[in-house]
Amino acid sequence: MVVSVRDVALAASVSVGTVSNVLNHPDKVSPATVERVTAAIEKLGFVRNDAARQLRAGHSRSIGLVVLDVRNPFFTDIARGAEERAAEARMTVMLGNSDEKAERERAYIDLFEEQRIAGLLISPLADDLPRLRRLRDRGTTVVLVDREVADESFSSVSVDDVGGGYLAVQHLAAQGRRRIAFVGGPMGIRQVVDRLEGASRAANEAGVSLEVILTDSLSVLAGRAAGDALSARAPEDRPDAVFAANDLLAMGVLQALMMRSSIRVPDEIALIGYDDIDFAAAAVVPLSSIRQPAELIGYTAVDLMLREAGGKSDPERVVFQPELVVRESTARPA
Amino acid sequence: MVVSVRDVALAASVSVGTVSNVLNHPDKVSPATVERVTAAIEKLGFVRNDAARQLRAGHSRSIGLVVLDVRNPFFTDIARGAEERAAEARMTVMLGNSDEKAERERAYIDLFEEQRIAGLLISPLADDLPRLRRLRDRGTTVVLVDREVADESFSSVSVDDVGGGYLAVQHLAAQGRRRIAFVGGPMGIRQVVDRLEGASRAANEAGVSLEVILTDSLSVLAGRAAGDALSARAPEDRPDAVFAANDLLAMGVLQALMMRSSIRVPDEIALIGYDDIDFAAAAVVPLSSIRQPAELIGYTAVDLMLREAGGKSDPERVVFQPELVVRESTARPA
DNA sequence: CTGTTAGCGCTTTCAT
DNA sequence: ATGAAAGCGCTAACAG
Repeated sequence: MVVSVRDVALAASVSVGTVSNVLNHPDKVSPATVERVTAAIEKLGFVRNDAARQLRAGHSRSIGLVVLDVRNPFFTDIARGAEERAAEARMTVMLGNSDEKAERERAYIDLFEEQRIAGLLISPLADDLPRLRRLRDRGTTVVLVDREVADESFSSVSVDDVGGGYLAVQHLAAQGRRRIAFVGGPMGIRQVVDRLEGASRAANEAGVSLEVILTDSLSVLAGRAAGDALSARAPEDRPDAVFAANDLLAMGVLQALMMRSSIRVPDEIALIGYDDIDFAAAAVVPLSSIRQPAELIGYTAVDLMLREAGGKSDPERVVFQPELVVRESTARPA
Repeated sequence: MVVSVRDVALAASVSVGTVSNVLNHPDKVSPATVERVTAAIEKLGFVRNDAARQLRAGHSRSIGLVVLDVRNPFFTDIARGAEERAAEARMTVMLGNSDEKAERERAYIDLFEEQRIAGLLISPLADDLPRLRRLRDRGTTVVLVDREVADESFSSVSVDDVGGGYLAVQHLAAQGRRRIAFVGGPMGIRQVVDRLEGASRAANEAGVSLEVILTDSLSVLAGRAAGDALSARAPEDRPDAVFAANDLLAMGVLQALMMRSSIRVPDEIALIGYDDIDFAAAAVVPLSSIRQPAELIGYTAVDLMLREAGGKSDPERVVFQPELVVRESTARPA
């Protein structure tokens, strides 16, 4: 019941080579033969075995994408952008979710390596550079997503996270906030560290205080825990503004502040997030945020990969600039 | 620069067959040899070529999952559940996003078929049963996700959408609402039709009116458009409650009502969504919704697939019951 | 334009 | 316990 090129060739009274040609180079075959072979394929329900194709051809038409968290709309937006560019090149994107776990990240890299993917796009958790170098040495183009790395030999598409952190805290200070808390973590994630660095710089310049409330992930749940911790403090010990390392955290903080206790945002505590996901605008209190061009990042990442793999260019590093989006959650207190 | 089993065999002074055995059946090889081969693998940086493995073995260790919309947290939650169960079986899940487009759905099914995936989990858009049957006839187990189908020979994991729609409108009517609007579409999506059917039934029983506002997708954007259309009406022509076919639509409606015009929810219009995604609770007005056990659905789908593929059982159909979650958006007007 | 043929890298009998 | 050898299904020379 398993139909192979051989069966198709038989049914169409041609050789297997010709069948392969109508599959891969139809221009090299006479229209009449194409017709006949196509009909046989249809009739027999032949579907090409990609493992065999790939083994022979030596390369795959899939691109691997490893993200930190599939549940974060920022990353699914990146995935959509990547898919779009891949589709233009008649390739596909396979999505792996590391869930912020180094072990799962490693597992996906290895899996993709076994599959000899055409290229790897990765938003790396740790800097497992040796593993990435090995991949590259094998001929797989690696593009770092949402992340630059000291080693300039990797292409990367990133957003200036230090600049974004700076924007956020500068804005809070400009709204008259003096005691700012940075909510984020773990510090193993570069984006978090960079945003904190930018935040510190802005805090110093503005002469406002910045405390750090560490979270163990960048999720709504972790945000809720941080918000609860904040609510549990005596009012005079609370900050008057929170900068959350991403919108998921910010939404969690918001939920905790407004629902569990009844601290008002922005009157008592102003709140700003990061990523500007679609849901930010629809939050209980519409959330100020730092916008990153997620789809464009994904699109560009595939584009760089394709160019580098095509030998058309050397590794390139693209850096986008983030943008402050002001909404109600950081309004000046009445 | 490409390391194969042959190179490893050479380096370890054994035959390729032995290398293969330490890879796949280490118990059949003496510990000392295993040691030697492993060392060689490590030293040479050998990574097995999965295309070759699969070609020879005849099957893959990947499970394909096709969802309607990766940007909908409901589906990424399903994906997480599926991944979890797959990992237990040392398999992986490849995620395909049909984006509610029949053409992309077909493309992914074909792609997965070419890859000879071990099983297909699909939340089908249209009923492309012939294509799914062909897949199954080739030996690939197909499990329908979030969807039952007349053909009982397919396993499926679904949630009672008719029941869910019923719950939603019954609740609205119980809160005293008389003019209800169902916002959803396109009608090519079964879930939408079923939820509408349940809604109609409840509306009839309660003696309230139900109008349908058709959308062209189940996204925040489409919801916003529907909300704008509602706002544009004279107040006396507006419904006093909206049941949105999913939470994304509901969030869009909410944004349009509250931000573009200033129709108050729930005072002027009550609003209930579907799926109970994490963001629903954090909306401007916390959103009532119909909860579905998303991760469990994904987990169960892989489980059914594995059981059926293992020949351990016949096709099975699991149906979960949805659950009403009441929040502020459907409170009785003051 | 079409047919023949040699592998791609691996797993798996079957001997030894 | 290990080695030798036969393909899995397909593509890409190369010949005709």
